[in-house]
Amino acid sequence: MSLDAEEEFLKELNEPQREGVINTEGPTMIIAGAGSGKTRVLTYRIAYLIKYKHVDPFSIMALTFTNKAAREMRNRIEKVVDNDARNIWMGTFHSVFARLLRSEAHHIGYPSNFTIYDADDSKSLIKSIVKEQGLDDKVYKANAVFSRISGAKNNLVSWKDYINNPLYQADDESQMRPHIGKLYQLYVQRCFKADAMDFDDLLFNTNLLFKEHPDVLNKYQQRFQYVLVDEFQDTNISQYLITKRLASVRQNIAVVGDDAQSIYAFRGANIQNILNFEKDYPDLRIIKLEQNYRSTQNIVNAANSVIVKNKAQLHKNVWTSNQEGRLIELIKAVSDNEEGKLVASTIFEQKMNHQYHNSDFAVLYRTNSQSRAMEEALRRMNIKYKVVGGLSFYQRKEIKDLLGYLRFAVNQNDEQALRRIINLPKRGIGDSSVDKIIVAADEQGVSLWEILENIHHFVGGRAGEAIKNFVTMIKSFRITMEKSDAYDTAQMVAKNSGLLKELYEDKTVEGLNRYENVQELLNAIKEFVDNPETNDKTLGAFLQEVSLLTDADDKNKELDDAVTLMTIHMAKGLEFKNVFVVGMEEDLFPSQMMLSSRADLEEERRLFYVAITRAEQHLFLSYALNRYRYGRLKTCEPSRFLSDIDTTYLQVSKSIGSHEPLPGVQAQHFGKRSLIAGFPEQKPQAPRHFVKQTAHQPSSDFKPSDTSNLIVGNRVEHPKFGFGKVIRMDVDGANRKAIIDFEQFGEKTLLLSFAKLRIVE
DNA sequence: AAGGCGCGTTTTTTT
DNA sequence: AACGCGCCTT
Repeated sequence: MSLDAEEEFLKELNEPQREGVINTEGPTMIIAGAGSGKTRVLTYRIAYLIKYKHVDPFSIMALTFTNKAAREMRNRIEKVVDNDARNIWMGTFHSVFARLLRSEAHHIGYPSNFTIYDADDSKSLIKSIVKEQGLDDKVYKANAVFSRISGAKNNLVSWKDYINNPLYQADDESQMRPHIGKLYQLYVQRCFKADAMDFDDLLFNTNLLFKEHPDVLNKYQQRFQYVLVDEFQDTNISQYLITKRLASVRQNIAVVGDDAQSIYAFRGANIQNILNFEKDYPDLRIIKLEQNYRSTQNIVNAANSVIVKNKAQLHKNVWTSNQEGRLIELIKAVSDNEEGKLVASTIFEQKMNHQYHNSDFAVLYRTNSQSRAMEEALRRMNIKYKVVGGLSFYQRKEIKDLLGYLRFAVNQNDEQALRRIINLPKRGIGDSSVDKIIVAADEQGVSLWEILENIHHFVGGRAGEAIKNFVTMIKSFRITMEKSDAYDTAQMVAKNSGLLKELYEDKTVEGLNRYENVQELLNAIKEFVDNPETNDKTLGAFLQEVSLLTDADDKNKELDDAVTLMTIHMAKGLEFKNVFVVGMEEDLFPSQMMLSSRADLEEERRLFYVAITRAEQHLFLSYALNRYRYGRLKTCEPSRFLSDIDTTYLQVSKSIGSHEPLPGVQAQHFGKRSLIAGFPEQKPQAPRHFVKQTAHQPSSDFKPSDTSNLIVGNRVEHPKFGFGKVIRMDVDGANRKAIIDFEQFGEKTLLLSFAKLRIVE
């Protein structure tokens, strides 16, 4: 080993980066500001381990947040080390531990061909459990129940712990949902019976495995001598504990993250992990990366001026020696559609004046639904774009249908897959027959498949006959599967199930599309099988990969020169020369949901920080004065986040925006709006309609009244807004509305179908 | 069992 | 506006 070569290797790094690379032993935490070369440190660290510390790639585990990040890192490492980086265990927490569980799950009672339930599977399972329990599905909404269960699992609270924990119980009772614990238990048992794990189970069960089988844990502790974690700020307790257990012998754990970019608390991510880390590893080496290489001074400074408004943060001083750059531009539009037009025309201008490519632009928004207006405008101007996220390929019905068949061929206990495919295409097996099967399996204490194989005992007549044929068909799939690879099996299944035929006969535009999509899925399977890096070419291996795939992983989308449209969450870890952050309006960003349900303004602000710091050269912020939301046109106020930005870094774009009233919008709004014309010179004012968490404690005898006879003049109480008086009633299509003047919050329009009102007099 | 119609609900972010 | 669910009819 030549020392010169090593110096050569390290010469591209600044001092703290270098520290982060060469101190390979012992616990290390790298706090990396936005754009400070965090991924670079991680890749160099791994390459350095292999090349200069002669560590076997086989004993390195690197955990990333997305599959894409893992792929990129692997490519970069391969460029540096000639040694093949293929043996590094690198991927998302979910994919890495799914892989581990495939070989070890038998210790905890799961077979190795277990299915992975996606969020849709989980929710529909919850729906059926709620129904079976005779509970009200309006009270026990699948989303709410699921997120409660998910939260518990991410905190490593088992269903038994949950039921025995008075805090959880009290919480649920105060929400009028005392049976969530029971539902949690039934849900877990049903998943287990179906040989299925949901996303959270992959982590929960890994923890369980490590806890209950020290010998297994020990095996992996010996193997993985170096553990690295990217995006540490977005890990949850469950993930943290896995890494802690794995690294507890060697203590060679390196985590990289930025507390200012923690945006997944809603999914259980916990900044507390960063603090715990210091406690868990007393001799921790902390390295701070503070020099930003990505953005202009104006952008870095503006971002700093935003993030200091947060109280909860570690001290950090992000700076840059890049040039000052242009001011951030604020674009105001009259409507969401006009916002789209302005963004599109600005992109056009920038391209003309500065020789940019389409791929130098990104449009970031808070919610997926905002992409529509943007797409339309870009299409009109003939600017190529791609939407990342939203409805992904693998969420399409026809794709899930075929995958359902494949899943069931692999695992006959997969209840959700069975429900999806048993009568598809229609073969005369209705819901009542399916229910009979499930009840029978439950009563007999056997698997669904055993009932299906002996169906003549349970369902007779035409349906029974149809089921018999179905079973024969599935058996033929299994025989093919055992002697063929994933592609041949999938093709045979697509043909013999009748799915392909049904789609082929549908000559509508959508039908044609669907047919092509299925063909595309088959192509993807072919690609999977043909890929020389695929060791395991079975159907099961393909399904596992697919179930953990995200839309950001779609390779087809990386080729073209196109403007990128995506949510800010999806933009994490990416950078673009020009960035538009659109929809900078109160209630949209920061999201109304976030504020009223979780009261976490700071997480929203960190999200804004992430958005700003994606930009390398030029940042544009835009808002619309009117926007279609929930199918209605609504007037909006500019986001409070705009006034967080120090105005020295900001300029209002020359009065772009037509300021013509929209059809159907009363002119009165624009009178008020003209106040904002001078924004941001005007002092920021306290937002008026912001519902604080401490808003109102409903009276102890609060009981919602029947609002069908609500009249003008009634005095009412609302559990959140307090007392008020009905000043107007309105009918809008199917909805009855009441305009109520609340003592604390002023006028509000309530949809009576949603409003919980107590009529006081 | 299957398909149609009308009503009611829902819109935050994702592995 | 878009979707899903339940009920009703065939």
